[in-house]
Amino acid sequence: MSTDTAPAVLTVTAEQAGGTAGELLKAAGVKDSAVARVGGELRDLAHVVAEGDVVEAVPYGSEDGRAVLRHSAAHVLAQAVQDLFPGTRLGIGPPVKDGFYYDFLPERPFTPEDVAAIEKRMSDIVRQRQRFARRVVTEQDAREELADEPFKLELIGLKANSSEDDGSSVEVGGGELTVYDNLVGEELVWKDLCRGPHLPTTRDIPAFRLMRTAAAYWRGDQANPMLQRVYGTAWESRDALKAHLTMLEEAEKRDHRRLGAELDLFSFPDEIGSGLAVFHPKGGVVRMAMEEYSRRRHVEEGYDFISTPHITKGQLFETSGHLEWYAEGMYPPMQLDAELGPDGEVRKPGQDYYLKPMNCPMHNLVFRSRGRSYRELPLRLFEFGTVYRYEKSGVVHGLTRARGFTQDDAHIYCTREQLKDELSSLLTFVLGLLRDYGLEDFYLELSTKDPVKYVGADATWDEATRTLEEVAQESGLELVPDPGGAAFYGPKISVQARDAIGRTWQMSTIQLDFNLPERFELEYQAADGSRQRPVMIHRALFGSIERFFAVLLEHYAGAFPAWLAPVQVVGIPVHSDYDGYLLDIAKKLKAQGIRVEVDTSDDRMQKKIRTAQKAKVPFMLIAGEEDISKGAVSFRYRDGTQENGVPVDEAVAKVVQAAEDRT
RNA sequence: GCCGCCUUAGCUCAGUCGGUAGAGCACCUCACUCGUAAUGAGGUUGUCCGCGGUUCGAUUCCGCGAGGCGGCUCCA
Repeated sequence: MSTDTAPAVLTVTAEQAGGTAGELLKAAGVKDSAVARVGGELRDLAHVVAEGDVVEAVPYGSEDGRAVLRHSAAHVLAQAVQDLFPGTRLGIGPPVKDGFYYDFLPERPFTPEDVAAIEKRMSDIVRQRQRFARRVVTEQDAREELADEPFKLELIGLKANSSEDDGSSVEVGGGELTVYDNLVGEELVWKDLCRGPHLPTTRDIPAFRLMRTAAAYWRGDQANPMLQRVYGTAWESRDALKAHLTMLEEAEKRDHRRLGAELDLFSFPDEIGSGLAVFHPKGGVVRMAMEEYSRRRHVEEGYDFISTPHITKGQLFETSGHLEWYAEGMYPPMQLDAELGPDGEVRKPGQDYYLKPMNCPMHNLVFRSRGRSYRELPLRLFEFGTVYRYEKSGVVHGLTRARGFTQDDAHIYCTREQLKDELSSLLTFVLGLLRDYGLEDFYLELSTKDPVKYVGADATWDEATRTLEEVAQESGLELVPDPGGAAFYGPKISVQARDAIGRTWQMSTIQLDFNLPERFELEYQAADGSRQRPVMIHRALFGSIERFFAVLLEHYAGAFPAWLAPVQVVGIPVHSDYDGYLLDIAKKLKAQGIRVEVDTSDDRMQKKIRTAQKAKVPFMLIAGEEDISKGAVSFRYRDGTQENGVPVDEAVAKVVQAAEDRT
């Protein structure tokens, strides 16, 4: 993505001291530098350097360079908004992944027309070549200058303990308070409390575009007022901007919600409810193929298959603690079996039944159903377990965030001594399985203890975390730390996968649990006859089948590999006289378990090819007089290439082979 | 849940400044029987998301609700 190439590094000589970083870089022939890194800190090009300072160029296309140009673009956005809508109060405006935003408290929400006008005004500001000038101010001065900006005043008050989390550090993060003035000539046209650094002038912003408006809570807190956020994207060149917009278009084209409808895979009927999918025959068969292969692999890896109900009495989730902590994420209970007297008095209290939001408590009951021996461990209990979570209405999103979904869930019970080997083979299994489904590019994330919110002994955490880390490192994959990201009951590794267009998805999670074995009093008898508590590992490889389905659908842009494709082969007769010939071939394919259809409609052949092509069918077998006379077919691939005169048995074998090879 | 936008045929979308609607694709019928991404002609299809209000009259205006989209917050 970024265009980092060894940037120029200079050391300031006595003669150069007193000049600016920009002059220095210019004299050295460096053109591509958004700002300068001086002694490790990012500084404006106007920063005055001292003898001995080490000055490094920061190319526009580097990560830091992009952040700076995006931050400058955010300032231009804020200025444009205040030009057009005087009285609008400023929130914050940091750079973010792929762009920037600025939060506002306007007198009324922005309309799409407003956004177009703001963007146009921004272009004007860019053309004016306004200079970004840094000015150190005292807190007292800052408060006076920004008396009309209540949010900025709040930030000044927070200066001492600003954090990266809420973006406020871009305003007041440095050691001193600074204001950036926008100057046309020497005339002050706008200013903003800002830590900087910035590009030299607005004209130096190479390419930007406003994307959308949305709402956001002030400083990310639900309890705070809702501001209007305007999102933009900005890049080091017009080409880079264009490439980004093209990528977004591509992402939209392969959006699983759109492909799901286009390819007739699944839908979300209003009558059923938000976040609850139905899979149509074509989606159903893909799902079946996914599940079948997963089952086969789990059998090979020594898992035992179990099955548990969708509902349970509330007691189970009291034992597990879910009702205590996550009740608002669960569907409310069904009250059953209460008996009322004639006056409505309770004669017999009822029971609360809940839809399960997780499978683990039930798996624990299977473990606990009889005494367990160390000889049985590791015990690996697997199920495609369907769970229901009452996701808040605003977060439901296609198959990736649904209210009902099926996890490929397993719980592994083992001894502490077995933990390392078990985790190690598990990670190998996970990565291998994901590769079999066509994902290739991974990195790992290690979520470690939240120093405040956790259960279990520190020593246990340390040991387990170290084990996870060792296992992760042995995989050879990049390992990204996620400090404090663990659940309260144990550390975890998650596998992140990059898809065909470079987006990352959290896939599998491997999670240790120090809590549930205690709560369920899980025990096994050890070799010495003592009763021991097993270690518990939660793991889901797909996460949920629905979500994995969506990821694969987007990864492949609907063009599933042959083994997963809902229809693997379409027979296309050149003329209806040849329907029978292809139907016979289809019979042979079906006998080998291939999903095949023959297009016997009275469309023309060209139309049939188009139809099959749009359905993204991997193989087309075309037959006309020429082929039949040779006992052959014309074998067309989804990419448009074709082999003519392929003997029928050979064609069948090719298809069967492709399906078996999972290509 | 919060803010904003949206909801018209199976799909994508026009349209009605308040007088109950249309295109393309899909689907159906007929004709065509054709060699590599759309043969032609004809036809069917709508509680204009639901409920209430205003009105002589509401798909259109207002209110409430449901669902969707984009964010925020959340994601055990």
